[in-house]
Amino acid sequence: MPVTLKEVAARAGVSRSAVSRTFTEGASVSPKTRAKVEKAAHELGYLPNALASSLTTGRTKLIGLISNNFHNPVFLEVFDRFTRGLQNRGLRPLLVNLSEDWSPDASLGMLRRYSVDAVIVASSTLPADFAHGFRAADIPVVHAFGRFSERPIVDVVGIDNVACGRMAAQTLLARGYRRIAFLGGPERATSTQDRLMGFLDGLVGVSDLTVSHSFAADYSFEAGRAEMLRLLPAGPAEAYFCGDDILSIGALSALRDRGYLVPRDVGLLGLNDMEMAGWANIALTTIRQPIPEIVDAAVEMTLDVLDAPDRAPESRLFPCAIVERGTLRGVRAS
Amino acid sequence: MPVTLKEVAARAGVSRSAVSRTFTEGASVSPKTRAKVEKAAHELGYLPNALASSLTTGRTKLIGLISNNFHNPVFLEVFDRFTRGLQNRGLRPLLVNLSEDWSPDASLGMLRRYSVDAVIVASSTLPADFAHGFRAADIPVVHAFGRFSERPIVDVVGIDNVACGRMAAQTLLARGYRRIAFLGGPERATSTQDRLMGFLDGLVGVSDLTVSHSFAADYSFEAGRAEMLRLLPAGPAEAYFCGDDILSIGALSALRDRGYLVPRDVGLLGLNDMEMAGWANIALTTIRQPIPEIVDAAVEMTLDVLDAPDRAPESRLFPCAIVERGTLRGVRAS
DNA sequence: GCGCGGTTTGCAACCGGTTGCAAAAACACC
DNA sequence: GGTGTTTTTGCAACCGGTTGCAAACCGCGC
Repeated sequence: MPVTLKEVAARAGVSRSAVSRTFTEGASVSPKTRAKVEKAAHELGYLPNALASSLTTGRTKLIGLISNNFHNPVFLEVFDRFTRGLQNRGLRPLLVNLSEDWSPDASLGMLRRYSVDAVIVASSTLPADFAHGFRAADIPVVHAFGRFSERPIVDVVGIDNVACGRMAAQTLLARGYRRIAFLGGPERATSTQDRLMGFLDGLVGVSDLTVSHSFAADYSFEAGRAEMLRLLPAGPAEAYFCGDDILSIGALSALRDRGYLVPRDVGLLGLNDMEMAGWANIALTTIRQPIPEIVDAAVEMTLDVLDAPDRAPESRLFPCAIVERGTLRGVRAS
Repeated sequence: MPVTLKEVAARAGVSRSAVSRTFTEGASVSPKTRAKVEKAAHELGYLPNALASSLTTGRTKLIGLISNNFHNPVFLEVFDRFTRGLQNRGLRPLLVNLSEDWSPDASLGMLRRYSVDAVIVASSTLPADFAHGFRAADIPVVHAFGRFSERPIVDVVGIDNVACGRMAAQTLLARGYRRIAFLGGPERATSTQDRLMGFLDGLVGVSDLTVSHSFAADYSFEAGRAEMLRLLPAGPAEAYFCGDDILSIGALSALRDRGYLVPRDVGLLGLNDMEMAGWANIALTTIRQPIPEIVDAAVEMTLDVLDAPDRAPESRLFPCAIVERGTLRGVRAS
């Protein structure tokens, strides 16, 4: 039903190749034929079929955008930025929602069938071998919010979660908290493991500490709230480092429900600095993860890998920083 | 580089047609050849190329999912449900983010080039003629959260915004509020217009009312907060009907900042019942829009329109209901 | 007018599949 | 075993483009 190249060729009185060439960058067409073709194309409302051309060029410009974080509001910011970044560079995001009813294998198969040029994984909670299938199928992978590695198997861009954990420990210590805890995301997530490791590492050698940790079922408000409600009957710690802002906000809600004032009774430190963390009725003190930079870098790396599919995978880390708001007490002289 | 049908045919010792037929539903292949083909395909790791087959079948199973609401957290729920609904039915969402740097025309062109089978528009803030281009290009459109019409030009699924406005008016009246206001979304949005219309309609004939209205720049926390901050110096109304939960939450933050207690000093009524509205520190009284039902219906309608592209466009509306929480005072005897 | 070099053009094959059609194979029945 | 019917199969053309190659064209200098 749509207009095809053949029809344009007929109307312009030229060969099909001529039409094809007018629409491909850097092909040899005389100004005269180009004009004829463009006129005919315009009159017929012709647009080249990207899928048909992908058959011969081997490029679809489709990028699989895979995530399993559809309950953490920060990912709306992430998707916003990814979709804009990709489409502004001529790439098309094919969105994949990894959920109970949609396994990694199913996604892999589907993305192979659709010949995506590359895949961006936006998640820190996926099994370590998730990317292997794509590599095996020769589909480049860029892992945003993934785990740093000296010899990464795929491109990774994110933050140094261990360093963040250490920073959290120092932040709490500097404020004189001594009974402290880590309220992490899902235990299997590499981000959780690394943040905990850094956190504990940052506390090594400090005396008179009581340290504990526990994990929320996933990165969501409900999970953070539920975990804090579970912890509270035994009495709260003085301060919690939460593995994600959304967990902090859930925990905050639980604390308020049970009559604890933040930061008077309990301190909370988040991680991400999502938009919501700055809302006046939340005002979360948190460690900022530079999401715009991470997403932009992921898009850049995707473009790079399309240019040079065989270049060695790279890890790019961005620094994090404390954002002071209202859920921790002030720094005190030790 | 990937395995093709031809290679499978060679290895299985059959014709290319035979291979094609084993992978197409309802084609005639003997169990014996099917077995041979499946064996060969499995050994080679063959997966049919969906894009190549789309050339002849005329179906890509790609669905454009278009939105411009990447700052309203409720849309994360919407995307979650859309992506799951589509992928569970064998359709692939090609996500389009309509923003300043990506015009409706650009989206139309891109989606035509990629031969999407249909388009789902998830927004209530798009110009009325947005869908026309798709109709002209023979691409079916399903408009979720769109405006009801007796003779719709495209499929529409959503709520009766006028009725919601009326419901809001009655809700506020029943609680004895008499100085009331509508704090709407962007003025150009049909949803805003209809909610205001219904709101005013619901107040007709009631005496001793002071009614006003104003509009936030878009559906976002910041816009709601900014608009309320702008209004407050002149003194607040007794209660506000906000055009969206996210505006309510922004307004709530502004009110608290300025020392107003909700609902003691000012009442707030939202619309949507997004997940966040139920969070303990927000506890927004709101009108629930049945988002899961709307999204599921939109997916169903998409499937329907693929089956029968020429059937007349349809409007489906879902009922809304008040969800009582903590931002309006109780009902009083009049 | 001719020959030269560089552009531009069309032909035809190809990308990875599908499908109408007629021939071949399988089956049923006598 | 022969006949008629149904099922299965391969051929070849097609879907909407791209591209290597050789022929046609162009402008230029002589």
